[in-house]
Amino acid sequence: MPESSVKKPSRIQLRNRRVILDAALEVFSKHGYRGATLDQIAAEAGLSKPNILYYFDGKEDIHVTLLSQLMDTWLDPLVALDPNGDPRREILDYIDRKLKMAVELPRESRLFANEILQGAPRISPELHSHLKPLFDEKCAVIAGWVDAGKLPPLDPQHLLFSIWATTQHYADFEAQARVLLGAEADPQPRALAHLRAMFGALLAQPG
Amino acid sequence: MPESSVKKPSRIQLRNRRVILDAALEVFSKHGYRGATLDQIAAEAGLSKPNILYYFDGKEDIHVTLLSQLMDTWLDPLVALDPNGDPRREILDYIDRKLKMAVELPRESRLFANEILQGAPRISPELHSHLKPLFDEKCAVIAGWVDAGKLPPLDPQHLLFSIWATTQHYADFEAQARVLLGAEADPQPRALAHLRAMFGALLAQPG
DNA sequence: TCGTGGATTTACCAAATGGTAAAAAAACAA
DNA sequence: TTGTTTTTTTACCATTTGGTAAATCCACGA
Repeated sequence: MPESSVKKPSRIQLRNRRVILDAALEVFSKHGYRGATLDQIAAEAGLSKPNILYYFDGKEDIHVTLLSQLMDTWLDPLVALDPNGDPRREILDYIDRKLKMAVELPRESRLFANEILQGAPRISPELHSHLKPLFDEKCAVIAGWVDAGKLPPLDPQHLLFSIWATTQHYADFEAQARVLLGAEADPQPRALAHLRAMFGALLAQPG
Repeated sequence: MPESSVKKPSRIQLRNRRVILDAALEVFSKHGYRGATLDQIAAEAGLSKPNILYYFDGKEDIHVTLLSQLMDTWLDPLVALDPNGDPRREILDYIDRKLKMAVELPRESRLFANEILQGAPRISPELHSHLKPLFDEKCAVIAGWVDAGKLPPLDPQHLLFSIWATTQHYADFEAQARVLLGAEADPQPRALAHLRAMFGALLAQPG
Protein backbone atom coordinates (compact mmCIF):
# COMPACT_ATOMS: atom_id res chain seq x y z
CA MET A 1 0.00 0.00 0.00
CA PRO A 2 1.37 3.43 -0.92
CA GLU A 3 2.38 5.10 2.29
CA SER A 4 1.65 8.77 1.96
CA SER A 5 3.79 10.11 4.72
CA VAL A 6 6.78 7.77 4.76
CA LYS A 7 8.12 7.06 1.30
CA LYS A 8 7.91 9.36 -1.65
CA PRO A 9 5.58 8.08 -4.37
CA SER A 10 7.12 6.19 -7.27
CA ARG A 11 6.77 7.23 -10.88
CA ILE A 12 4.08 4.59 -11.38
CA GLN A 13 2.15 5.80 -8.39
CA LEU A 14 2.32 9.37 -9.56
CA ARG A 15 1.15 8.49 -13.05
CA ASN A 16 -1.65 6.17 -11.98
CA ARG A 17 -3.02 8.48 -9.35
CA ARG A 18 -3.17 11.20 -12.00
CA VAL A 19 -4.83 8.88 -14.50
CA ILE A 20 -7.39 7.79 -11.93
CA LEU A 21 -8.21 11.32 -10.84
CA ASP A 22 -8.67 12.40 -14.44
CA ALA A 23 -10.96 9.47 -15.15
CA ALA A 24 -12.86 10.16 -11.94
CA LEU A 25 -13.30 13.81 -12.90
CA GLU A 26 -14.78 12.71 -16.20
CA VAL A 27 -17.19 10.27 -14.59
CA PHE A 28 -18.12 12.24 -11.47
CA SER A 29 -18.78 15.42 -13.42
CA LYS A 30 -21.01 13.56 -15.84
CA HIS A 31 -23.03 11.45 -13.41
CA GLY A 32 -22.58 13.00 -9.97
CA TYR A 33 -21.20 11.24 -6.94
CA ARG A 34 -23.86 8.59 -6.49
CA GLY A 35 -24.36 8.18 -10.22
CA ALA A 36 -20.70 7.39 -10.78
CA THR A 37 -19.44 3.85 -10.24
CA LEU A 38 -15.99 2.55 -9.53
CA ASP A 39 -16.35 0.30 -12.56
CA GLN A 40 -16.93 3.30 -14.80
CA ILE A 41 -13.95 5.10 -13.36
CA ALA A 42 -11.84 1.97 -13.73
CA ALA A 43 -12.88 1.55 -17.36
CA GLU A 44 -12.20 5.22 -18.09
CA ALA A 45 -8.80 4.96 -16.45
CA GLY A 46 -7.94 1.70 -18.19
CA LEU A 47 -7.32 -0.01 -14.88
CA SER A 48 -9.05 -2.72 -12.90
CA LYS A 49 -11.31 -1.82 -10.03
CA PRO A 50 -9.16 -3.43 -7.34
CA ASN A 51 -6.18 -1.69 -8.82
CA ILE A 52 -7.92 1.62 -8.31
CA LEU A 53 -8.64 0.71 -4.72
CA TYR A 54 -4.95 0.03 -4.36
CA TYR A 55 -4.29 3.72 -4.93
CA PHE A 56 -7.28 5.18 -3.10
CA ASP A 57 -9.07 4.15 0.05
CA GLY A 58 -12.42 4.14 -1.68
CA LYS A 59 -14.87 6.00 -3.83
CA GLU A 60 -15.25 8.81 -1.35
CA ASP A 61 -11.49 9.21 -1.03
CA ILE A 62 -11.22 9.77 -4.77
CA HIS A 63 -14.02 12.29 -4.72
CA VAL A 64 -12.65 14.26 -1.80
CA THR A 65 -9.15 14.25 -3.29
CA LEU A 66 -10.53 15.60 -6.55
CA LEU A 67 -12.49 18.35 -4.88
CA SER A 68 -9.60 19.40 -2.68
CA GLN A 69 -7.13 19.58 -5.53
CA LEU A 70 -9.66 21.44 -7.63
CA MET A 71 -10.46 24.05 -5.04
CA ASP A 72 -7.14 25.80 -5.50
CA THR A 73 -7.40 25.97 -9.28
CA TRP A 74 -10.94 27.13 -8.98
CA LEU A 75 -10.07 30.02 -6.71
CA ASP A 76 -7.08 31.21 -8.71
CA PRO A 77 -8.98 33.86 -10.67
CA LEU A 78 -10.28 35.41 -7.47
CA VAL A 79 -6.88 35.23 -5.78
CA ALA A 80 -5.50 37.29 -8.64
CA LEU A 81 -7.89 40.16 -7.94
CA ASP A 82 -5.46 42.93 -7.06
CA PRO A 83 -6.43 45.36 -4.28
CA ASN A 84 -4.01 47.89 -5.77
CA GLY A 85 -5.31 47.70 -9.30
CA ASP A 86 -7.99 49.80 -10.94
CA PRO A 87 -11.30 48.62 -9.42
CA ARG A 88 -13.40 48.40 -12.58
CA ARG A 89 -10.62 46.84 -14.57
CA GLU A 90 -9.85 44.34 -11.83
CA ILE A 91 -13.43 43.15 -11.60
CA LEU A 92 -13.96 42.99 -15.35
CA ASP A 93 -10.70 41.10 -15.76
CA TYR A 94 -11.80 38.75 -13.03
CA ILE A 95 -14.98 38.07 -14.98
CA ASP A 96 -12.89 37.33 -18.06
CA ARG A 97 -10.77 34.84 -16.18
CA LYS A 98 -13.75 33.22 -14.51
CA LEU A 99 -15.65 32.76 -17.77
CA LYS A 100 -12.57 31.46 -19.50
CA MET A 101 -12.04 28.94 -16.76
CA ALA A 102 -15.66 27.76 -16.82
CA VAL A 103 -15.53 27.29 -20.58
CA GLU A 104 -12.16 25.58 -20.56
CA LEU A 105 -12.79 23.43 -17.50
CA PRO A 106 -16.48 22.52 -17.67
CA ARG A 107 -15.93 19.20 -15.94
CA GLU A 108 -14.48 20.91 -12.92
CA SER A 109 -17.33 23.38 -12.87
CA ARG A 110 -19.92 20.63 -12.97
CA LEU A 111 -18.14 18.62 -10.32
CA PHE A 112 -18.38 21.56 -7.96
CA ALA A 113 -21.92 22.36 -8.94
CA ASN A 114 -22.96 18.79 -8.28
CA GLU A 115 -21.34 18.78 -4.88
CA ILE A 116 -22.88 22.10 -3.83
CA LEU A 117 -26.28 21.07 -5.15
CA GLN A 118 -26.24 18.05 -2.86
CA GLY A 119 -25.54 20.33 0.08
CA ALA A 120 -21.73 20.13 -0.05
CA PRO A 121 -21.61 16.99 2.12
CA ARG A 122 -18.00 16.22 1.30
CA ILE A 123 -16.49 19.61 0.58
CA SER A 124 -17.94 21.60 3.43
CA PRO A 125 -14.64 21.74 5.36
CA GLU A 126 -12.79 23.11 2.33
CA LEU A 127 -15.51 25.68 1.88
CA HIS A 128 -14.92 26.98 5.38
CA SER A 129 -11.14 26.74 5.34
CA HIS A 130 -10.36 27.95 1.81
CA LEU A 131 -13.31 29.63 0.14
CA LYS A 132 -14.74 31.58 3.05
CA PRO A 133 -11.55 33.45 4.05
CA LEU A 134 -10.78 34.35 0.45
CA PHE A 135 -14.36 35.44 -0.10
CA ASP A 136 -14.32 37.65 2.98
CA GLU A 137 -10.97 39.12 2.02
CA LYS A 138 -11.99 40.05 -1.49
CA CYS A 139 -15.38 41.34 -0.37
CA ALA A 140 -13.52 43.66 1.97
CA VAL A 141 -11.36 44.84 -0.91
CA ILE A 142 -14.40 45.64 -3.01
CA ALA A 143 -16.16 47.27 -0.07
CA GLY A 144 -13.04 49.40 0.37
CA TRP A 145 -13.26 50.51 -3.23
CA VAL A 146 -16.88 51.45 -2.73
CA ASP A 147 -16.11 53.37 0.45
CA ALA A 148 -13.32 55.20 -1.35
CA GLY A 149 -15.79 56.29 -3.99
CA LYS A 150 -13.98 54.34 -6.68
CA LEU A 151 -17.06 52.24 -7.32
CA PRO A 152 -20.76 53.03 -7.10
CA PRO A 153 -22.54 51.61 -4.05
CA LEU A 154 -22.95 47.89 -4.48
CA ASP A 155 -23.09 44.71 -2.49
CA PRO A 156 -19.73 42.90 -2.79
CA GLN A 157 -21.08 39.54 -1.67
CA HIS A 158 -23.92 39.46 -4.11
CA LEU A 159 -21.74 40.91 -6.84
CA LEU A 160 -19.44 37.92 -6.52
CA PHE A 161 -22.43 35.57 -6.43
CA SER A 162 -23.67 37.09 -9.67
CA ILE A 163 -20.30 36.69 -11.32
CA TRP A 164 -20.06 33.07 -10.27
CA ALA A 165 -23.62 32.32 -11.29
CA THR A 166 -23.39 33.87 -14.73
CA THR A 167 -19.98 32.51 -15.67
CA GLN A 168 -20.44 28.97 -14.38
CA HIS A 169 -23.88 28.87 -15.93
CA TYR A 170 -22.27 28.30 -19.30
CA ALA A 171 -20.58 25.14 -18.08
CA ASP A 172 -23.20 23.82 -15.69
CA PHE A 173 -26.24 24.39 -17.90
CA GLU A 174 -24.53 23.67 -21.18
CA ALA A 175 -27.14 21.06 -22.06
CA GLN A 176 -29.85 23.70 -21.84
CA ALA A 177 -27.85 26.28 -23.73
CA ARG A 178 -27.22 23.79 -26.52
CA VAL A 179 -30.95 23.33 -26.97
CA LEU A 180 -31.78 27.03 -26.81
CA LEU A 181 -28.94 28.40 -28.90
CA GLY A 182 -29.20 25.72 -31.54
CA ALA A 183 -26.09 24.56 -33.31
CA GLU A 184 -24.23 27.75 -32.55
CA ALA A 185 -20.57 26.94 -32.68
CA ASP A 186 -19.16 28.84 -29.75
CA PRO A 187 -21.35 30.99 -27.52
CA GLN A 188 -18.38 32.25 -25.57
CA PRO A 189 -17.69 35.48 -27.47
CA ARG A 190 -21.29 36.66 -27.20
CA ALA A 191 -21.47 35.50 -23.60
CA LEU A 192 -18.37 37.45 -22.75
CA ALA A 193 -19.63 40.55 -24.52
CA HIS A 194 -22.90 40.33 -22.65
CA LEU A 195 -21.26 39.88 -19.27
CA ARG A 196 -18.85 42.75 -19.87
CA ALA A 197 -21.77 44.98 -20.85
CA MET A 198 -23.84 43.95 -17.86
CA PHE A 199 -21.23 44.23 -15.17
CA GLY A 200 -19.70 47.23 -16.89
CA ALA A 201 -23.02 49.03 -16.55
CA LEU A 202 -23.28 48.06 -12.90
CA LEU A 203 -19.80 49.28 -12.14
CA ALA A 204 -20.07 52.50 -14.11
CA GLN A 205 -19.75 55.58 -12.00
CA PRO A 206 -23.07 57.40 -11.91
CA GLY A 207 -22.59 60.83 -13.41
CA MET B 1 -53.57 -1.13 -12.21
CA PRO B 2 -54.70 2.48 -12.69
CA GLU B 3 -55.71 2.88 -16.29
CA SER B 4 -54.76 6.34 -17.35
CA SER B 5 -56.85 6.70 -20.45
CA VAL B 6 -59.97 4.67 -19.67
CA LYS B 7 -61.29 5.32 -16.19
CA LYS B 8 -60.94 8.54 -14.26
CA PRO B 9 -58.65 8.20 -11.24
CA SER B 10 -60.23 7.56 -7.87
CA ARG B 11 -59.84 9.83 -4.87
CA ILE B 12 -57.24 7.45 -3.41
CA GLN B 13 -55.27 7.42 -6.63
CA LEU B 14 -55.28 11.19 -6.85
CA ARG B 15 -54.14 11.60 -3.26
CA ASN B 16 -51.45 8.93 -3.37
CA ARG B 17 -49.98 10.08 -6.65
CA ARG B 18 -49.72 13.56 -5.19
CA VAL B 19 -48.13 12.26 -1.99
CA ILE B 20 -45.64 10.18 -3.96
CA LEU B 21 -44.67 13.02 -6.27
CA ASP B 22 -44.13 15.35 -3.32
CA ALA B 23 -41.97 12.79 -1.56
CA ALA B 24 -40.07 12.16 -4.78
CA LEU B 25 -39.45 15.87 -5.25
CA GLU B 26 -38.00 16.03 -1.76
CA VAL B 27 -35.71 13.06 -2.32
CA PHE B 28 -34.71 13.68 -5.95
CA SER B 29 -33.90 17.33 -5.31
CA LYS B 30 -31.74 16.40 -2.36
CA HIS B 31 -29.83 13.46 -3.82
CA GLY B 32 -30.23 13.63 -7.59
CA TYR B 33 -31.73 10.92 -9.75
CA ARG B 34 -29.19 8.19 -9.16
CA GLY B 35 -28.68 9.19 -5.55
CA ALA B 36 -32.35 8.82 -4.75
CA THR B 37 -33.77 5.39 -3.95
CA LEU B 38 -37.29 4.06 -4.14
CA ASP B 39 -37.01 3.08 -0.51
CA GLN B 40 -36.27 6.68 0.46
CA ILE B 41 -39.20 7.93 -1.57
CA ALA B 42 -41.44 5.26 -0.09
CA ALA B 43 -40.39 6.17 3.46
CA GLU B 44 -40.90 9.87 2.76
CA ALA B 45 -44.32 9.18 1.31
CA GLY B 46 -45.32 6.82 4.11
CA LEU B 47 -46.04 4.03 1.66
CA SER B 48 -44.45 0.71 0.86
CA LYS B 49 -42.17 0.39 -2.13
CA PRO B 50 -44.40 -2.02 -4.05
CA ASN B 51 -47.30 0.28 -3.36
CA ILE B 52 -45.41 3.10 -5.03
CA LEU B 53 -44.76 0.88 -8.01
CA TYR B 54 -48.48 0.30 -8.17
CA TYR B 55 -48.97 3.96 -8.99
CA PHE B 56 -45.94 4.51 -11.19
CA ASP B 57 -44.21 2.31 -13.72
CA GLY B 58 -40.85 2.78 -12.06
CA LYS B 59 -38.31 5.20 -10.74
CA GLU B 60 -37.83 6.87 -14.08
CA ASP B 61 -41.56 7.28 -14.57
CA ILE B 62 -41.79 9.19 -11.30
CA HIS B 63 -38.87 11.38 -12.27
CA VAL B 64 -40.19 12.20 -15.71
CA THR B 65 -43.66 12.89 -14.36
CA LEU B 66 -42.20 15.29 -11.82
CA LEU B 67 -40.13 17.13 -14.40
CA SER B 68 -42.97 17.43 -16.86
CA GLN B 69 -45.42 18.76 -14.29
CA LEU B 70 -42.80 21.16 -13.03
CA MET B 71 -41.91 22.58 -16.41
CA ASP B 72 -45.14 24.53 -16.66
CA THR B 73 -44.84 26.09 -13.22
CA TRP B 74 -41.26 26.88 -13.90
CA LEU B 75 -41.99 28.76 -17.08
CA ASP B 76 -44.92 30.75 -15.71
CA PRO B 77 -42.88 33.85 -14.85
CA LEU B 78 -41.56 34.03 -18.40
CA VAL B 79 -44.97 33.39 -19.91
CA ALA B 80 -46.23 36.43 -18.04
CA LEU B 81 -43.71 38.71 -19.75
CA ASP B 82 -46.01 41.06 -21.62
CA PRO B 83 -44.97 42.25 -25.11
CA ASN B 84 -47.25 45.25 -24.69
CA GLY B 85 -45.91 46.34 -21.32
CA ASP B 86 -43.13 48.76 -20.56
CA PRO B 87 -39.89 46.96 -21.51
CA ARG B 88 -37.77 47.83 -18.50
CA ARG B 89 -40.60 47.26 -16.08
CA GLU B 90 -41.52 43.95 -17.71
CA ILE B 91 -38.00 42.60 -17.42
CA LEU B 92 -37.44 43.82 -13.88
CA ASP B 93 -40.78 42.39 -12.82
CA TYR B 94 -39.82 39.13 -14.47
CA ILE B 95 -36.65 39.08 -12.38
CA ASP B 96 -38.75 39.63 -9.26
CA ARG B 97 -41.01 36.73 -10.10
CA LYS B 98 -38.12 34.47 -11.02
CA LEU B 99 -36.19 35.16 -7.82
CA LYS B 100 -39.32 34.75 -5.73
CA MET B 101 -40.00 31.41 -7.36
CA ALA B 102 -36.45 30.18 -6.83
CA VAL B 103 -36.55 31.15 -3.16
CA GLU B 104 -40.00 29.72 -2.57
CA LEU B 105 -39.49 26.55 -4.59
CA PRO B 106 -35.85 25.60 -4.06
CA ARG B 107 -36.56 21.88 -4.42
CA GLU B 108 -37.97 22.42 -7.87
CA SER B 109 -35.00 24.56 -8.83
CA ARG B 110 -32.54 21.93 -7.67
CA LEU B 111 -34.43 19.16 -9.41
CA PHE B 112 -34.08 21.01 -12.69
CA ALA B 113 -30.49 21.95 -12.05
CA ASN B 114 -29.61 18.35 -11.33
CA GLU B 115 -31.27 17.15 -14.49
CA ILE B 116 -29.60 19.76 -16.68
CA LEU B 117 -26.23 19.15 -15.06
CA GLN B 118 -26.44 15.50 -16.05
CA GLY B 119 -27.06 16.55 -19.64
CA ALA B 120 -30.87 16.58 -19.48
CA PRO B 121 -31.15 12.87 -20.32
CA ARG B 122 -34.80 12.60 -19.31
CA ILE B 123 -36.14 16.10 -19.91
CA SER B 124 -34.62 16.83 -23.28
CA PRO B 125 -37.92 16.38 -25.16
CA GLU B 126 -39.68 18.86 -22.88
CA LEU B 127 -36.84 21.29 -23.40
CA HIS B 128 -37.41 21.22 -27.13
CA SER B 129 -41.19 21.18 -27.04
CA HIS B 130 -41.88 23.65 -24.23
CA LEU B 131 -38.86 25.70 -23.29
CA LYS B 132 -37.36 26.36 -26.70
CA PRO B 133 -40.48 27.86 -28.34
CA LEU B 134 -41.17 30.08 -25.37
CA PHE B 135 -37.54 31.13 -25.23
CA ASP B 136 -37.51 32.03 -28.90
CA GLU B 137 -40.78 33.91 -28.60
CA LYS B 138 -39.68 36.02 -25.66
CA CYS B 139 -36.26 36.64 -27.15
CA ALA B 140 -38.02 37.99 -30.21
CA VAL B 141 -40.10 40.27 -27.99
CA ILE B 142 -37.00 41.66 -26.31
CA ALA B 143 -35.20 41.99 -29.62
CA GLY B 144 -38.21 43.93 -30.86
CA TRP B 145 -37.92 46.32 -27.94
CA VAL B 146 -34.27 46.83 -28.72
CA ASP B 147 -34.97 47.46 -32.38
CA ALA B 148 -37.66 49.95 -31.43
CA GLY B 149 -35.12 51.83 -29.36
CA LYS B 150 -36.99 51.11 -26.15
CA LEU B 151 -34.00 49.26 -24.75
CA PRO B 152 -30.27 49.74 -25.22
CA PRO B 153 -28.58 47.22 -27.51
CA LEU B 154 -28.34 43.91 -25.70
CA ASP B 155 -28.36 40.21 -26.38
CA PRO B 156 -31.80 38.81 -25.46
CA GLN B 157 -30.61 35.21 -25.24
CA HIS B 158 -27.76 35.91 -22.91
CA LEU B 159 -29.84 38.38 -20.94
CA LEU B 160 -32.28 35.59 -20.14
CA PHE B 161 -29.41 33.24 -19.32
CA SER B 162 -28.08 35.80 -16.88
CA ILE B 163 -31.44 36.20 -15.23
CA TRP B 164 -31.85 32.48 -14.86
CA ALA B 165 -28.33 32.00 -13.60
CA THR B 166 -28.46 34.72 -10.97
CA THR B 167 -31.91 33.95 -9.62
CA GLN B 168 -31.62 30.18 -9.50
CA HIS B 169 -28.18 30.51 -7.98
CA TYR B 170 -29.79 31.32 -4.65
CA ALA B 171 -31.62 28.01 -4.63
CA ASP B 172 -29.08 25.77 -6.34
CA PHE B 173 -26.00 27.00 -4.47
CA GLU B 174 -27.73 27.61 -1.18
CA ALA B 175 -25.22 25.41 0.63
CA GLN B 176 -22.40 27.65 -0.53
CA ALA B 177 -24.26 30.85 0.25
CA ARG B 178 -24.98 29.60 3.75
CA VAL B 179 -21.28 29.17 4.38
CA LEU B 180 -20.28 32.48 2.85
CA LEU B 181 -23.03 34.69 4.25
CA GLY B 182 -22.86 33.16 7.71
CA ALA B 183 -26.00 32.90 9.76
CA GLU B 184 -27.72 35.64 7.85
CA ALA B 185 -31.43 35.10 8.25
CA ASP B 186 -32.77 35.85 4.79
CA PRO B 187 -30.51 36.89 1.93
CA GLN B 188 -33.45 37.48 -0.37
CA PRO B 189 -33.96 41.21 0.20
CA ARG B 190 -30.31 42.03 -0.45
CA ALA B 191 -30.22 39.61 -3.37
CA LEU B 192 -33.24 41.26 -4.92
CA ALA B 193 -31.82 44.73 -4.41
CA HIS B 194 -28.57 43.67 -6.04
CA LEU B 195 -30.26 42.06 -9.02
CA ARG B 196 -32.53 45.07 -9.54
CA ALA B 197 -29.50 47.36 -9.44
CA MET B 198 -27.51 45.20 -11.81
CA PHE B 199 -30.14 44.58 -14.44
CA GLY B 200 -31.49 48.06 -13.97
CA ALA B 201 -28.10 49.45 -14.91
CA LEU B 202 -27.92 47.19 -17.95
CA LEU B 203 -31.36 48.19 -19.15
CA ALA B 204 -30.90 51.88 -18.51
CA GLN B 205 -31.09 53.97 -21.63
CA PRO B 206 -27.71 55.48 -22.36
CA GLY B 207 -27.94 59.24 -22.21
C1' DT C 1 20.52 -13.06 -12.11
C1' DC C 2 18.10 -13.23 -8.30
C1' DG C 3 15.30 -11.72 -4.54
C1' DT C 4 12.19 -8.45 -2.71
C1' DG C 5 8.70 -5.23 -2.43
C1' DG C 6 5.57 -2.81 -5.10
C1' DA C 7 1.80 -3.40 -8.61
C1' DT C 8 -1.93 -6.07 -10.69
C1' DT C 9 -5.25 -9.60 -11.36
C1' DT C 10 -8.56 -13.23 -10.15
C1' DA C 11 -12.15 -14.67 -7.63
C1' DC C 12 -15.03 -13.41 -4.56
C1' DC C 13 -18.66 -11.22 -1.05
C1' DA C 14 -22.32 -8.61 1.44
C1' DA C 15 -25.36 -5.00 1.07
C1' DA C 16 -28.24 -2.14 -1.56
C1' DT C 17 -31.49 -1.49 -5.05
C1' DG C 18 -35.09 -1.61 -8.72
C1' DG C 19 -38.53 -4.47 -9.53
C1' DT C 20 -42.15 -8.61 -9.46
C1' DA C 21 -45.71 -12.27 -8.14
C1' DA C 22 -49.21 -13.38 -5.60
C1' DA C 23 -51.80 -13.32 -1.57
C1' DA C 24 -54.38 -10.48 1.63
C1' DA C 25 -57.01 -6.58 2.81
C1' DA C 26 -59.90 -2.77 2.04
C1' DA C 27 -63.36 -0.28 -0.63
C1' DC C 28 -67.31 -0.26 -2.92
C1' DA C 29 -71.43 -1.35 -5.89
C1' DA C 30 -75.48 -4.34 -5.99
C1' DT D 1 -74.59 -9.02 2.86
C1' DT D 2 -72.16 -10.48 -1.06
C1' DG D 3 -69.37 -10.36 -5.00
C1' DT D 4 -66.10 -7.67 -7.40
C1' DT D 5 -62.65 -4.41 -8.02
C1' DT D 6 -59.09 -1.62 -6.19
C1' DT D 7 -55.36 -1.12 -2.98
C1' DT D 8 -51.75 -2.86 0.03
C1' DT D 9 -48.63 -6.12 1.92
C1' DT D 10 -45.52 -10.10 2.13
C1' DA D 11 -42.05 -12.55 0.33
C1' DC D 12 -39.09 -12.68 -3.00
C1' DC D 13 -35.41 -12.05 -7.00
C1' DA D 14 -31.64 -10.54 -10.17
C1' DT D 15 -28.42 -7.14 -10.76
C1' DT D 16 -25.38 -3.72 -9.43
C1' DT D 17 -21.99 -1.95 -6.62
C1' DG D 18 -18.36 -0.84 -3.25
C1' DG D 19 -15.06 -3.39 -1.39
C1' DT D 20 -11.66 -7.45 0.06
C1' DA D 21 -8.31 -11.55 0.19
C1' DA D 22 -5.01 -13.77 -1.77
C1' DA D 23 -2.44 -15.23 -5.46
C1' DT D 24 0.40 -13.64 -9.23
C1' DC D 25 3.11 -10.62 -11.87
C1' DC D 26 6.71 -7.43 -12.57
C1' DA D 27 10.18 -3.67 -11.90
C1' DC D 28 14.35 -2.85 -10.08
C1' DG D 29 18.34 -2.60 -7.05
C1' DA D 30 22.14 -5.53 -5.21
